[in-house]
Amino acid sequence: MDASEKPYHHGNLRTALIEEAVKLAERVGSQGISLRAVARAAGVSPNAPYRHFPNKRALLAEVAAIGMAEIAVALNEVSAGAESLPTATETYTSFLVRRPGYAAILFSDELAGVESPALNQARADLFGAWLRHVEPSIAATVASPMAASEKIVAVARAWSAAQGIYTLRRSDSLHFLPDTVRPSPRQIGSFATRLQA
Amino acid sequence: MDASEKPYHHGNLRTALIEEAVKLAERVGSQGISLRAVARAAGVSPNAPYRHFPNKRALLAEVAAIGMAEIAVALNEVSAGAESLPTATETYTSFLVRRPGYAAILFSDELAGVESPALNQARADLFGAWLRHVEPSIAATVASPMAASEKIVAVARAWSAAQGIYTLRRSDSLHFLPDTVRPSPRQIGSFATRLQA
DNA sequence: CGTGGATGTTGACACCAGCCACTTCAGCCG
DNA sequence: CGGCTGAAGTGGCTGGTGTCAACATCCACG
Repeated sequence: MDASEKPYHHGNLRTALIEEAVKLAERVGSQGISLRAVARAAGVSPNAPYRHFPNKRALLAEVAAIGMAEIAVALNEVSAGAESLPTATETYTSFLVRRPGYAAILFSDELAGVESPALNQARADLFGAWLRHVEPSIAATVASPMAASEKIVAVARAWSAAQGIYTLRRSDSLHFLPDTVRPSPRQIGSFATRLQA
Repeated sequence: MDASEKPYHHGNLRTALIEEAVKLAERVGSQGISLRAVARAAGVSPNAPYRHFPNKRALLAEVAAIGMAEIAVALNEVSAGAESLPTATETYTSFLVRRPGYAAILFSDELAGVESPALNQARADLFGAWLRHVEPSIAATVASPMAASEKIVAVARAWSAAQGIYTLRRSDSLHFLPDTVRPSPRQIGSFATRLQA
């Protein structure tokens, strides 16, 4: 039974590190994520992660890429329709609320200015998911057909609005407002619907 | 002339620390702000800051409060008018771009979950500045008079949208889009104007 | 079998936040 | 003027961190 007790080689350390990083972020927030703590959680020495990632940022970038991909999946799962813009915004922000581990990492300070091809690809894919999901909703609310660039602008705006809701919520910048008055994803979503008027 | 060379007491360390923190953040980003580096920049021993701030977070909170106040001032300086919503958004985001030191600290991970009365007050004041600046613009675009809570919701949305633009820009999440298609403050601003349609 | 290369470990260095005891000095009280 | 006191700054220490270099282990392929 303890054949898996303490083998010298972990066997699946790379993915284990990624999972533990998310779980750790869930518990202690983005500040508490230390590479050593992640290694500890994976039951491995402090420097073992360096066999799989060149540095801490690379691990976080990988986690962020996976998180973005999961958001894209969530967006694709929700059925798109004429009212898809509000639901997309809702889906986006509720994912970040439901998965605080990813949320903490995705836009963490440590990742600011990190160049990672995988992360860049994930960002582009996420944008694609927004675009696909939201397109019919945009098309439905506008009279004349939109140019492609207009659609892109609209989607970028929608993502920005959703991101802003979450950021202000996370920093509790609207702490003084009663819940009923704070911007909810759905409100902003329907708000975003009107941008092509 | 070197009477001011190395006096044992700095004389104005508290404000000096705040200034150096901003300058440091400007150069090295939010990750590089160590209390010791700030102390070093102020020409003082690593522990001197603890005479003026209980811990690092308290210093950062103070800086953030000042930054928010400066944004509020900027909002109040711009003349408000019927088109004030786009210009408010522009003012907000351009401040963060122009003052990356404040930007790095204002929504830094380290300040997440920090309870500071001064910071909370600054947040509320900043919201007040948004409200004052943007109110005429909102009133102008709506037919019937708005309830106070509706105005508040509208302002919270506007702030969220502006914040989202900046956050996505900072993380370069829309790196794959040409500049012309990325959401600009002005676009989002006029976008926000329409929410009461 | 044996060995090479991937995977983990140990040790070390420089840095950090925060605690403590100590020193310096300015201003006040006599 | 001279001594005291408390605020401001210093240096030492602990526990923690990211990262590098050298070493140990072990699986897979010859």
